[in-house]
Formats: sequence, structure tokens, C-alpha cells
Amino acid sequence: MGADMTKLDKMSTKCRIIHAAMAIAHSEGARHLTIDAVTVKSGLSKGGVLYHFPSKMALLEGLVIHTLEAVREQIETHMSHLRGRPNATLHALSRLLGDVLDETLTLPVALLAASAENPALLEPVRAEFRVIWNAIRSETTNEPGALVIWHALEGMQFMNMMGLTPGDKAQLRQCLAEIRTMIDELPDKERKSDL
Amino acid sequence: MGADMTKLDKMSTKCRIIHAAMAIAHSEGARHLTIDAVTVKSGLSKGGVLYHFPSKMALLEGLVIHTLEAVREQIETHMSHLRGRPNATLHALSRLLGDVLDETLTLPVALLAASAENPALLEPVRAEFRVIWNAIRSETTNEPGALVIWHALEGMQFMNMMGLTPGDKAQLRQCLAEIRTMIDELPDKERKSDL
DNA sequence: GGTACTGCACCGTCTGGTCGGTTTATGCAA
DNA sequence: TTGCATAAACCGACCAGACGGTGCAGTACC
Repeated sequence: MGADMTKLDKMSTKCRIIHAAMAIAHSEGARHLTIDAVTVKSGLSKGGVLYHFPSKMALLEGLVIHTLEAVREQIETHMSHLRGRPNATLHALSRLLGDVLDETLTLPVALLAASAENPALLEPVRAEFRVIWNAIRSETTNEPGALVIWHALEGMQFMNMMGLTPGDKAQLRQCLAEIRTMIDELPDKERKSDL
Repeated sequence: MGADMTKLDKMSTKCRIIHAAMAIAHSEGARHLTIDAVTVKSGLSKGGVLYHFPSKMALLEGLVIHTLEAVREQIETHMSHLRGRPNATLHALSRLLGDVLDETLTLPVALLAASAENPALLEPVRAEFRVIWNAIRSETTNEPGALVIWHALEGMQFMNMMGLTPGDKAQLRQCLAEIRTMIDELPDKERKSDL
């Protein structure tokens, strides 16, 4: 249990750092996401931050990996509640967006911060997106239709994060509901529906 | 004509600077978009760059405004070819995306670069997006449906820019074609069509 | 003794911005 | 046409501060 405590502490401190980094990236802009800023925001010392992430690249890498991991977990949780349902992956993604619509600390924030420093840091995200896309396309016969829906979901997340969405949250909810009916109307791989 | 020449030269130099800034932001990441980097890329001197844009904020502001202006012009050009057609604004946006799908120097690149320095720089974009949204919603009775389509278009642009889109360009073209049929099936404001 | 830090001094480089100066284009009078 | 004043366009050395990162002595805890 001692080991567990140690591990938990380590994780929670790392989380504090990453959380601080996300908050800075979102409110101040990726340009002002500096180690010193993270130091202040997280309440640690510079040495403390650099103890966990020996360089800024490592920090951003950690930020991407950590956020990606969280996303993956949330998707899997939703997926487990959707077993057997047609187009379960798209449904899971739509639920994920529903969860995340009010939060500010989302995957796109991490993407922006990381790509500002080094676009190559997005590689693990690309890999994950390929996996997601393969899951999506394996569930429907209408690939272009599914791709449109996925792009709509991602577009909502991006625009919402940058504060570019017009109208209020009710409108976004309505938009999300529309997307969900579109997913329901997507042909299943087994029993190809109408059209 | 002397005055015209002067004005043209001035504009072309400003364009060179902005073009250089965009290229850097896209290839190196917003973090490395520095005045010095722009100096080198544009072939000017530091003083020369700062003569046209007296600060980095001014440069980024110029970058956003300039890109937004270009987008607005392209939309209006497409709109003039779509006079009277239902949901003309969405159609214009879809054509714009078609034009831009292969280019790397797009509005989102400017958005990322600007928001990395100062999120407040996105305000003119927000204003423009409100205008676009009002145009879109004025043309259909199915607002949520239109919003989904718009988000899909923006999502495609963002994901394409960050290299997150899976599959090849043919797939994207197919996706865009799908979006266009969806726009065609959107109810017009006058004669509300099926369902 | 190892892990997880704090606190701080320090370094080299990068960055935004200033400033004095130079070149180039323009306008105008002799 | 020439000469010259004036301003716009541009150059590049320089500076102060920010930034990423190092190194190390010390501490608290298991």
C-alpha cells in the first residue's frame, strides 16, 4: 500500500501539473504556456515540475498522452453501455461531446498547445484518430455519411473551445440532438436500412 | 499612378510578411512564429517588418484581419454565382472548403497563431461567424440541421489543417460531396420540403 | 537510502522592441 | 533637366527581459 500511495501521489502531482498547463493554455494562449507559468499555477517549484517532466517537450507530450488516455477511457466507458447498438462508436463520441461541452479542459486545448510547440507531437493523436475512424467505418455501410457526422462532432468541439460558436448552449444541445438522430438514421453494417 | 504604385508596393510587402507568418505558423508551430523568423522568411529586415506592423500583436491582428477579408471575398464571389439558390450561404461555404482543401494557408492557421498569443484576437472572427450564422439560419427552417452541416464543414477544415483526418483526399472529397447533398436536402425557407 | 520534492543561483539563448541611420521614391522649384 | 527637400520604406546593431534548462544543497517522508 505504501507503493500505491507513492504512485498515487506521483500521479496526482503530475495531474496537478498537467491541469495547470491546460488552464494556462486555455486562458492565456499556448504562447504563454511556459514552465515558469506552470510552476506558479501548480504551486510547485520549478525543480518540482522539471522533476516530473524533464523538459518542456516532455511536458507537452505528457499533456497529449494524458488527455488522450482520458478520452480513450471515457469512450470505452460509453461503449460498454452501448454494446450491440448500431454505430456504437459514433454514439459514444456524441455522448463524450455532451459530457465535455461545458468544460474548458478538453483534448483540443492540449492539441493546440502541443502543436504550437511542435506539430510532430500530434502523432499519437493521429494514431488514435485512425483507430477511431476504423471503428466507425466498421459499423456502417455509409462511410461518407459517418465521416460527415464525425467531422461535425469534432467541429463542434473545436469551435466551442475557441468560443466561435454563435448562439447559446441550448442551440448547441439541439445541434447535438440532431447529430444523434443522424447517427440513428445511419445504416447499420448488418441490416442496411432505408434508401 | 505614382500613388497607385506606392499603394500596391505597400500592400505587396505587407502580404509578403503575412504570407511568411502563415507559412511559419503552419510548418513550425505558432510558438516559433517570431518577428525574427518572419524577418528571415520574408527576406526583409527586422526594422522593415516592424515598420509595417509596429508590434507582434499588430502583426497577428493584421494576419487575422487579412485572412478574414480574403475569406469574406471568396464567400461573396461564390454567393454571386448562387443568387436565388436555396441555402446559398452553406453552398458557398462548401465551395470555399473545396477550394481550400489542398492549401495549407487557411483561416484556421491564422486563428491558431493568433489565439496562441492572445485569445482576444479572435474577436473579429467571432463577429464574422455571427454574421455567417445569421445568413445561414435566414435561409432555412431547419436551424439545427444547418448548424450540424456548418460544424461539419469547419470540422473538416480544422482536422485537415492539423493532419488529423484519416484516409486520403478522395475520401475527403466524398465527404464534401455528401455534405453538399445534405445541403440540397435542407428545407428552404420558402417551400419547406419533406419531413 | 530512495523518492519527491523546495529554493535558489546561474547560464545561454531567444524574443519583442527601440533607435539612429541609410536608401529610395516623390514633389517641386529654378 | 537638374537640384534639392521631404517623407516613406527599410536596415541592423543593440538592449532588457523572458525562457528553457542546470546544478546543487537541503528537507521530509517512507
